[in-house]
Amino acid sequence: MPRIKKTEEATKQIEKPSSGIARLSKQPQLVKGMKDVLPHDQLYWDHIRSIVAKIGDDYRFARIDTPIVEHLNLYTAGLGKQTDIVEKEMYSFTDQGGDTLALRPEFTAGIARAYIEHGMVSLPQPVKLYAFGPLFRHEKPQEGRLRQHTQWNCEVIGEGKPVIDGQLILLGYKLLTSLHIKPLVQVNSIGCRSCRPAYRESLVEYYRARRASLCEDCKRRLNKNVLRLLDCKVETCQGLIAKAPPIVDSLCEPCRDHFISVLECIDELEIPYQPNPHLVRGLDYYSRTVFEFYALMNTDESDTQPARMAALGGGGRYDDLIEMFGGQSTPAAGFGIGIERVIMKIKELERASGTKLIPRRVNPEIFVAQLGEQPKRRAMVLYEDLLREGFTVAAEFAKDSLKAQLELANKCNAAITIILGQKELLDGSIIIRNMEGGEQEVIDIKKLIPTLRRKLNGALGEQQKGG
RNA sequence: GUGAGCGUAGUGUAAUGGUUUAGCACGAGAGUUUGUGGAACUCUUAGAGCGGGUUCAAUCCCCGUCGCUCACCCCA
Repeated sequence: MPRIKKTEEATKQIEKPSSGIARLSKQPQLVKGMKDVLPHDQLYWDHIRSIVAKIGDDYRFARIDTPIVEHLNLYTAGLGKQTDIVEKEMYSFTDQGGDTLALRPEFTAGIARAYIEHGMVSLPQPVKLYAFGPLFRHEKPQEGRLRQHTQWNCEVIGEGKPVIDGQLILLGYKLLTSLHIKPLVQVNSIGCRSCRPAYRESLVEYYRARRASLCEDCKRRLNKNVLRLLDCKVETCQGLIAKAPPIVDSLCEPCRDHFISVLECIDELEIPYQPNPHLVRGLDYYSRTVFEFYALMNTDESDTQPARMAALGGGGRYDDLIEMFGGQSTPAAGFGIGIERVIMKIKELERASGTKLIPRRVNPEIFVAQLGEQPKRRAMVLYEDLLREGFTVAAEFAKDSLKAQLELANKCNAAITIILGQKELLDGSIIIRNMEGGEQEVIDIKKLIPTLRRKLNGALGEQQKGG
């Protein structure tokens, strides 16, 4: 890649006038499909990150951070060359050293790589890991479909029992319910290496005979990825899907038992689920259990149909991936949940119910206001003292007028404003103003800390009495 | 990737081929009160995504482009 040239190209856009500053000819613009997370949205992110960390602690999943950049062939080998992600959605490039790299389009391959590379086989099995971070796919953007999105991902490597699948589903369920989203899980089994080929063949046979009535996409898919035919949305194909041989019937005995155990497990945990015989995931590495998380439409309690919005998350078992990467044969399973979509859903619920579902930022207890140059400097020191004493504090030292400062104190909902002016500085006093009632008193500045503490406790006590 | 719709200050919107200095509300800043917030009032702030065409005249019509949205595709 002619990287240097590109840099020159970009530099050309900077107009350099004979005098004054160099200006970009066009205003800088967000890259298509990317999104800024602005300050007013951070509370959602903070909250979700804290829940994710809590779930990690509660279930003994350890956090892992793998790099955003990996070798391209990790994904072409791991996810399958024919998959959409690899075929047309990957951000890949050649770096200055000539390495062919890609921005990660998903987490599992990188985590599997790390498992092998760091000899995690020799850790007590299974190894339970979670990751949280950005993924990149070059799709056509739409609402809830970005080119950079964030996922929370959980993986259990080194154990093939169905309880693991059940526990993973529980974890995803747990995140969603603790955010007040009512999830519905769709589950299926796509068999294993020993039973899937036979099923695939019977499916090909079934569809070959009916090739003429298939849509164009399905004709193409017939040779590449037959399983995908099962989730075609074209009406004429729907009829064929309904009569197609269902995969459950051709599962081998172990796969069948595994699937039943998973269903029994999530049933016992009272996780709402629907078996979906047409659920097929887009990546080649899946085996046996596959599942997706949807949100129920909350408008109607009795409604069990998933909202029309796309899935919030999904995952499954990938018993062959580690071996494909050259490790020992190691069963594994995992899932990912899309954070942007989850936040969209929370906001939708907040709008519908008119209530706030996510804890807001705490209001400052004390606003520090000042008047005059000397008091301003003194107030900055005072601010440090208050922080050290453990108060939550706010101030804007760049403002000079008391009015402006009180407006700010009001806007940020401070309980108390303390005011330090020339007069107070001279006689060693300070004004304490209760923002709710507006009453204020002048006290000896030496008594400030205990007085504030008493007042804030009093306010708290009253609140408790009242509530 | 294919098809369609949309694009007016920071946000939400109004009207319009010339009548307009592009209106209103919220927001932000300053003030009325040169040391006191939540109300009111005054002032200020800031806009047609970009490029081209048609026209005497374009924010408005046409084309292109960029972006967003929707459907398909796929998924988070």
